[in-house]
Amino acid sequence: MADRPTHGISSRKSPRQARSNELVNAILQAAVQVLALEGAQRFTTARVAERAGVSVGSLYQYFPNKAAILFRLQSDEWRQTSNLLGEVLGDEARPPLDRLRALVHAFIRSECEEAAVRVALNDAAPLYRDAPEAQEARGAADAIIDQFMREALPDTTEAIRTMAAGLIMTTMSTVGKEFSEAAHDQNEISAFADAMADMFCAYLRSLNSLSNS
Amino acid sequence: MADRPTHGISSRKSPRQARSNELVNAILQAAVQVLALEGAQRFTTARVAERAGVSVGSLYQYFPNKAAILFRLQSDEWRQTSNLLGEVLGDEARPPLDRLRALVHAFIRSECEEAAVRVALNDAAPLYRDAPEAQEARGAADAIIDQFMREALPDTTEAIRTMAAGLIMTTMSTVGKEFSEAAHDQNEISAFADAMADMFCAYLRSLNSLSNS
Amino acid sequence: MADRPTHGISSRKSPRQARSNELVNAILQAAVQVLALEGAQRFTTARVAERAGVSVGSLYQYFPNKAAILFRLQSDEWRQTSNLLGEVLGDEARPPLDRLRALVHAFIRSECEEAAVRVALNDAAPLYRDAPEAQEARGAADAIIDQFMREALPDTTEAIRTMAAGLIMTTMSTVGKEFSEAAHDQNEISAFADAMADMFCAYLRSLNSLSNS
Amino acid sequence: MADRPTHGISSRKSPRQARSNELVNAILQAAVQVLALEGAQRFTTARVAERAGVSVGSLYQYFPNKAAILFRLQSDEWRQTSNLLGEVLGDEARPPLDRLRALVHAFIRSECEEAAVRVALNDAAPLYRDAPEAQEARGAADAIIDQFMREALPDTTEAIRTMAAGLIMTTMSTVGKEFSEAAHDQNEISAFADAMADMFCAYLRSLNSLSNS
DNA sequence: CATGAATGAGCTTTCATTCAT
DNA sequence: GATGAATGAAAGCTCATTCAT
Repeated sequence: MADRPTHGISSRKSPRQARSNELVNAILQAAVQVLALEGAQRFTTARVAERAGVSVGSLYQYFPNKAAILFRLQSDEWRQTSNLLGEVLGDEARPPLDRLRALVHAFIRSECEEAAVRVALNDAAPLYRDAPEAQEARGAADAIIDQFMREALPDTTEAIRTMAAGLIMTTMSTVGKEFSEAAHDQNEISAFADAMADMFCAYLRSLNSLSNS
Repeated sequence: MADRPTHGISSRKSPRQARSNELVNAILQAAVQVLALEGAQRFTTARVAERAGVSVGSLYQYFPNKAAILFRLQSDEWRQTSNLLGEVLGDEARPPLDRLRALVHAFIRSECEEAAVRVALNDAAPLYRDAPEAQEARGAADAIIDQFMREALPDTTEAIRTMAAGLIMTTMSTVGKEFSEAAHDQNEISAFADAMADMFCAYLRSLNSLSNS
Repeated sequence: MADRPTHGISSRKSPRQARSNELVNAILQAAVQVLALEGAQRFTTARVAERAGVSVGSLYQYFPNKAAILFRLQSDEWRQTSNLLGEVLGDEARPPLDRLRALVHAFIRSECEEAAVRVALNDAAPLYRDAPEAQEARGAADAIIDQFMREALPDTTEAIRTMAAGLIMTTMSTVGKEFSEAAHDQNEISAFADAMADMFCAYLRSLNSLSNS
Repeated sequence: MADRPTHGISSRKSPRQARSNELVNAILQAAVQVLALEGAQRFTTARVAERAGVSVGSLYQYFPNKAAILFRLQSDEWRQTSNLLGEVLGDEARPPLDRLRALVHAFIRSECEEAAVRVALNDAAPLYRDAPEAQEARGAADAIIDQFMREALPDTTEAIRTMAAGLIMTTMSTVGKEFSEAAHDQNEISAFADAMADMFCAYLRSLNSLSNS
């Protein structure tokens, strides 16, 4: 969620940037807390600033408006998900359906963490959904998915592959969100992920056998 | 969407009730229009009242607060969906998977009608979601689904049936909503519904063959 | 400045309109006071509402925004000036130049009354100047002026008449405003108005003798 | 508009002063641009500093507050006008009324250049108008005008001369400002200046013939 | 001297709900 | 029952000025 550097070396920023980054992070963390504790309805710039221990003015020095904060949180989540996709689906050593099952498990699990924030962030979607950046940000993971689907559905037409990819990803994402809205223990999470993976695998197998017959 | 009477006989209400019903309907229709035309953000009691040709005071005579109007709209949708489930899934003359496919088609199609309202209503969900009535209302269709699943999965354990039922219904509902947020023509809608039905059928078939082996 | 009734009979308004009118007047009077006492800089909706003994919400029920209040004040002034023009310039019994002198006196005198408000209103002009209504409102007096100029300059071309009309009116208006910004006693006011009238009369006489030679 | 040096000799300033002057000029030019491009409403110290390529802190080193920048711009304009007065009215070789006509033309023309800045500067007048320096600055041109009026009105009383001087100068200044607020081409400008000059000349001639009769 | 991050009071506007008529 | 004027808290955002670095 935070602004993880990841890069080993050359992470040293000038004091100015470092300070700025700290503040941005403080604001983002405060935003997460406000979302989790107060909900989207009560997510106000004043509350975020107060929780971040910062003046409203400072907040507006780093984010042009309220929507930008929310969008940033969402972006970070999308990036996180993209990374997950890359790591799990890209592991060509494992059979495709195994990777898909692993992805579903990892995704559902991560959705269930910080569920309150995610629900609230979802509630606030109308505020940032129409931003132009929101459109492009989403497409980052497409290449990974496309490559995976070629492995999983080697013989189908592109149209079928694209449709299946969209359906599976949308299902995982929206159903995962819905599922995470209620509280669940680890066993329930695991069972639910297995069921979803079962569905996806059955679907992909059926598409394969269709094109092989 | 409106408050369809349905009642064959015994529709005779006192003039007072009739008037009341008219007003409630006027308000609900106005609410739908405000949602569609202005969005959840600008959905205000004043705007609804004005569009309904009614004073705010009257509005508050029939609905305790803004959330109640939204909740009522949502309830009507749920009831509509329940009816659809009953009609389509309950037709025991057809093979279960055929009925499921028909349901998916009908549902996706209906989701794509009045998409603007549905999106806006969804955006407003935080306002009515926590209402106590919201919890119970949802369960209306459970019996129908349960009965259907018994036919579709005759030999599986109850746990598996329940999980599959939930998964399929949640998928249809949430993925349908997501799909309806973008504009689609009839061909796209049909193709998408087919793909989703394919997935469900493959899943159910796999569960059946599992328990038969 | 206020919403003078003037009308002898049939002034009875419905209680609703009467109440509404009272409030509008209260707000306008409060606005005048805030302008006079605090200046354009500190002219805020909150201050106006407070001084009017009204909530901000009520203020916004009668005026769509802050600019509308200012524009209304300005309009009232324009209407007042139009009336003055009609009364003084339209008196065809007197020689044209006498009427012009009388107008200048009356105008300068009225400008010097409530000078503080006028200055402040002028300072606030950027806030309402661009309103589309502001353009049309101004033209109300044009017909009166045109008619007068035809009497004062019977033999000149229309181009010259139009130019002279614009120049004289603009001068009276802007120079009057400038003059009223400093405090003046009645003698100074009268002397200044005489000088301005002298200038206008000399100008008009010279145009007439030009076209008669 | 800028801080023209003019200095023939003795322009050698210490490096510090030179640097300081550069900065002040950069700020003033930036201020002009901000006024012209954004208007008085959006004239902020931050915007001026950014456009000047200077930090806000530096800006505040050279100007005690926002008003001081505006006042400086206005002063420069006044000085410019004073120079114009001196050059045009002081040319004793030409008949007085010729000089006056020339002045009017030059003044109106200059008002119409950079009209956007002038309008914006005028809008911002409330911010600097009350500064104590503003009062004295204005009087610079008085001597020139007085001398000119003695030539133009050789036989009138001082009271009449003073009144006429004030009236003419105020008219030229305020009517010129008003005129410049709308766009005009060269022909319109010239015709308007001629009309104004006609008015002034007719006025002065009438005053002369009055005192000669 | 230069910087520009930080401040926080202050602004305009909206809206759910009430209640006197 | 019906009305809609009145309320006022609350929101998002700006900006002149300061001061630690």
